[in-house]
Amino acid sequence: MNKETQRTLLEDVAREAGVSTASVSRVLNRAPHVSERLRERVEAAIERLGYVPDGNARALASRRIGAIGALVPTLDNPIFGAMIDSLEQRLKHHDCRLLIATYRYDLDDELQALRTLVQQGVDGVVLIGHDHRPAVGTLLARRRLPFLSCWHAEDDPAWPCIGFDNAAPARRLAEHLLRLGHRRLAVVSAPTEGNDRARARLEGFRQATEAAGCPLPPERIVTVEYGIAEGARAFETLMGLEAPPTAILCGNDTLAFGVMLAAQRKGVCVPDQLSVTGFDDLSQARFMSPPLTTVAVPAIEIGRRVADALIARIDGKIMPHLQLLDAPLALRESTGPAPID
Amino acid sequence: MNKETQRTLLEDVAREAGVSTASVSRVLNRAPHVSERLRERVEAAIERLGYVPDGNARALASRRIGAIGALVPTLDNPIFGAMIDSLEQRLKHHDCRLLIATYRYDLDDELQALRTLVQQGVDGVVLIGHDHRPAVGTLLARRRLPFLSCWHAEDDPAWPCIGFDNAAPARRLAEHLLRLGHRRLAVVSAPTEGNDRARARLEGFRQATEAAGCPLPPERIVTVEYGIAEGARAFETLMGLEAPPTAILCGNDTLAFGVMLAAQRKGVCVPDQLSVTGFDDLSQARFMSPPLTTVAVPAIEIGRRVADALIARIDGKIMPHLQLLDAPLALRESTGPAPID
DNA sequence: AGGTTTCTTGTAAGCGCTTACAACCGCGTT
DNA sequence: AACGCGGTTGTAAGCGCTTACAAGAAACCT
Repeated sequence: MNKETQRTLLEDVAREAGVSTASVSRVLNRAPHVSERLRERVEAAIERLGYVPDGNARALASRRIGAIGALVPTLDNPIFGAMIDSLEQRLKHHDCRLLIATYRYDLDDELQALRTLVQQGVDGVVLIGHDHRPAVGTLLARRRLPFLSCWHAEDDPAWPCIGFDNAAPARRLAEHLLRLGHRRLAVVSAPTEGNDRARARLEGFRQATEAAGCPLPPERIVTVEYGIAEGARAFETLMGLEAPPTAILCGNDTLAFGVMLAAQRKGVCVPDQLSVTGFDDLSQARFMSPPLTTVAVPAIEIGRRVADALIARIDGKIMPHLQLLDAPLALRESTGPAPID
Repeated sequence: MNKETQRTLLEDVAREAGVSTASVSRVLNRAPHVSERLRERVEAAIERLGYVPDGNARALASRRIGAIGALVPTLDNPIFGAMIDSLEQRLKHHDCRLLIATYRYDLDDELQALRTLVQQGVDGVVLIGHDHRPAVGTLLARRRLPFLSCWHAEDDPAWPCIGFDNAAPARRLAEHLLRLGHRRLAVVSAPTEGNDRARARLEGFRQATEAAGCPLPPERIVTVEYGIAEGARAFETLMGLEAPPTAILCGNDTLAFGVMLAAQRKGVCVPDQLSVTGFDDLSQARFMSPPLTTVAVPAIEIGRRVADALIARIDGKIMPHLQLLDAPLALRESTGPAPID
């Protein structure tokens, strides 16, 4: 027992069990070629002394930490919570832990957080989206750190990624509304700076409306921060327009909830007077009244696949550069035929 | 440059700057007694080489890691997401990082996760609630690790804690309903095993109803897992009873959302035919229709205070054993007079 | 029985950093 | 001119673990 720190060290365990430190280490690491008898003696000693190995010393000596780092914009949004949850669960199967850092959509913060994770010596890194400071790529490359970005997908991505096309479902959502006869569409978007997903979704909305000959004028594109209250405020702004929209496409479900609830308050009937769509398919979406038409983002599946793929990369396996997942529309009752003027 | 790992080491920086490793370390740690000139030279060398110090080696040598660990049941519930967010923001002010681990309300997992955090060498630990395996306390004590539990509060707590009384607001919620004339109350609770908060809330509901002479029969206490769908299912169960309740007290907002949405679907009008209450005051609560009567849990404030208090403890300062916060009722329109039979 | 081979265990050299201690420098004192 | 002093820098000994290598024991063979 180390007198000053009162900590039990591996050396103490070795002494207690009457073996060498190497043997204790081998038992700890489930190394092959350890006799049953020795293992039992060491394990008993560990139990008796309540020994807990020092992860830092371990990481330093073995050059792996047994953890990967995830950089997520925020944990406020349950869709990321779900992904992280699934990622962590799956990593457990691989005896790997997860260090989470958030950056609130501030790319400078993201870079800073990455530096911290790298200092920690994480064995791999998960990023969201492909908007990052250039230094992010440089650092990752210089350290030869396995990494993956997710939540987005494009042809021939610069980095390995696991995700879905954000623009296509947005386009299809808009097309769905156009088919229903809507001509005055509006968009409530999350801030697009440093957020490629929000940008892609907006772009999808734009493409579809322009192709149909009824493009979105600037006043019918409102950008707001994340939050129900923000969605509600966006509703007010849009409905106060000279020619208010008959359908509102929202960049995520939470904004859509805000829009729908504000509509309800104002006595605007969804979908008879106003159609609303979301993006994410949070568990609430199907329970709204009316149930929200949205895009089912495969958050759980992303978490699972990212775990498997990153571990594989860390183990030096070759993995596909892109794993494209499906993000199907969930057509529900918040969208309906355009009202007759 | 280390040939094998391709990593820049502190030693490389020292060589590049033409100084000793100790000097580089001093610059890195902003130690006193470093001349301006030396500092500039070292910083230039660091910049030039893109040097990133190894956190593990640093932690090992200095015996502090600059991070605390938080054990939370789940990140699925946005109320914990909010608390963690606020905790992390505040820790940044103290130059301290946050390691998060989740255990899905499984106390054995919690203990396991704590071991992992301790192995990582965290400088302090945050726990939720006071239901834990005994080994949690033993381990924390043995390592003399500063720690704090939060989200609960009782007189003379065994451990230092920052939180609120879970039973009192529950009692007041029930009393509110009783005053409105309700006599057949029901409860939708989260599983109480290993969850003292859920237990305290249920107990609060019980106390108030018993004091008023209309105790809760077992069939009017439904226990379900976390989730909107689960709340909706609980609604079905309760409304299928011989004598369905006129008011439903939910253990958290998400369950209440489920109940309200199921009611809406079934054409049961809230609050005219049924009163519903939640607990948490998630941002959605005030936007439900009708807005949900609930308890405002001071999640942000808890995060902030936990950060300050834990850092203070790590620095050896003496802190109050208990910080009791207020969790006021948010009386809104989901509760109303009992219907006349 | 002696020589291999295979498995188990021990010895000791790091992993990349911090920090106690010593050495050194230039200055003001006596 | 000798001395002491405070401030700056270097030297080197760890921090607690892993692991290459070597040595010893046991099992196999001819």
